[in-house]
Amino acid sequence: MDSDVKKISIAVIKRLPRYHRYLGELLQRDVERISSQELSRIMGLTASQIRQDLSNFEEFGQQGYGYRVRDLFEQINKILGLNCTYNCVIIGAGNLGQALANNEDFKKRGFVLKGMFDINPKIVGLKIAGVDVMDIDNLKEFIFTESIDIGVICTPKEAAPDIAKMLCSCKIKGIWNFAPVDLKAPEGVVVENVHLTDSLFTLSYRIQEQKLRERFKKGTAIKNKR
Amino acid sequence: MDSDVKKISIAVIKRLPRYHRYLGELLQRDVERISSQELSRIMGLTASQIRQDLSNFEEFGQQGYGYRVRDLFEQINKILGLNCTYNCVIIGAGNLGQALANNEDFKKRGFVLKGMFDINPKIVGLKIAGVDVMDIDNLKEFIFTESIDIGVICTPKEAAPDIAKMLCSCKIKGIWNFAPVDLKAPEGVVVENVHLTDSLFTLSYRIQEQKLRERFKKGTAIKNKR
DNA sequence: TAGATTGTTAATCGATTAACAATC
DNA sequence: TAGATTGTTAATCGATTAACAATC
Repeated sequence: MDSDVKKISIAVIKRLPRYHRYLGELLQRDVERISSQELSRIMGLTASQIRQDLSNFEEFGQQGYGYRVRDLFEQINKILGLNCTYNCVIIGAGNLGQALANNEDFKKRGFVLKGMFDINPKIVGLKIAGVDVMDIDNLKEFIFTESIDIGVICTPKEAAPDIAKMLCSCKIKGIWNFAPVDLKAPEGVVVENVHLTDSLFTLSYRIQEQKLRERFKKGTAIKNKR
Repeated sequence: MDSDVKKISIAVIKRLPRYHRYLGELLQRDVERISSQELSRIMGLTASQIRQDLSNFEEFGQQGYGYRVRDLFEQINKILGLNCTYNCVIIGAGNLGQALANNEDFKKRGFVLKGMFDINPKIVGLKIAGVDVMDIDNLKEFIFTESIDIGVICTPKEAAPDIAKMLCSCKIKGIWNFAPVDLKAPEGVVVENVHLTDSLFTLSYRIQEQKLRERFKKGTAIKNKR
């Protein structure tokens, strides 16, 4: 009747970080309790969905009262695996790699950057965000000696699949991929592909759609029957 | 019977950039035609879904033959609004802002960076990716004189909502937001929130889930009935 | 013509919303 | 106790998959 077995749907999982974020903010503002209704208003969901989502886990709420913000936050924190620490490396120490290395938010949540790797001799040897940039030849050994959990791929797309293969062969736990390819990994290794370009294209789609709508409103639309 | 009216579902829209990406690769490899079945194999979708998705637009395919890769690519390119040029500014010229500024992929697709803005006097005055970093006080005017379409927000989360408001008041068309808040905009302005942190948390969720599964397999799982 | 593959309709599956009994 | 709000069951909605007639 519990956890191990029931598979949480991807739709729910993708909402969890959002709950985490909003609850974190409420916590900072010293809000003690919140009802699904109130939270739904803030987050722009239905109260029903929130209750449905949360009921995937243990019983978090209290009838007639709502949810204790602190408890709920901490439960979701744990569900997301944020009560652990993850040792990370970044492969590809270019602009994006450096940007991620310098992001304090990740460190704060337990993602500890242990090293960075590149092939460019101009970059290798530098220290970025307090961490050495090493030659990629040393990656394999480093993963073992430093017990790396997560590899962040910030290389050009051509290099990414090989890097991913190498990471998997080292039994890394997860890959966070920023190269514009859909990386695959064998069972046991989790991959999260980011695809900034896809996000930008979605934006441009909607801008264009918006333009059409406005033109339509103004009545200047030419019915483009084919 | 056509475009203007029918609303394309968000699920389909989010897949379009992926089609675009895969078709672009096929095009580069000089593949001339592809069937929904073949494409489904490559992309890891069902053939049925591909046909269903594409049938939202014009008739792209040819019965008994499949799809002409070049045609389909160009159609999707157009649907995504990538046959236009967008003038962009980046607000917040820190690490991430700089990384995006230096990304060649965006420029290649018609997203032209016109200027960058910051409040940090140490950064203002620099030139990044061939573009001036200006003081944020000049943002408003710049948007008008340079007909900016898209504002990319790379500021800390505290500054982001005010920046967004300002952009909206300038009648910008779209906002691409990297600050960890869900920005809202009035009708007419399109917002795409990226949330890298959410993506990372999803990864850590799945790593943790994977760990549980493995422990379970090995039979060491303690049934945690409540 | 026969074979292949589309576009589309119908069936299924999953996710969201509504409703309400349980209970704090 | 009365009021509030949960967790859960049932109803609805939307998205994916299957099937197949249309047709290149």
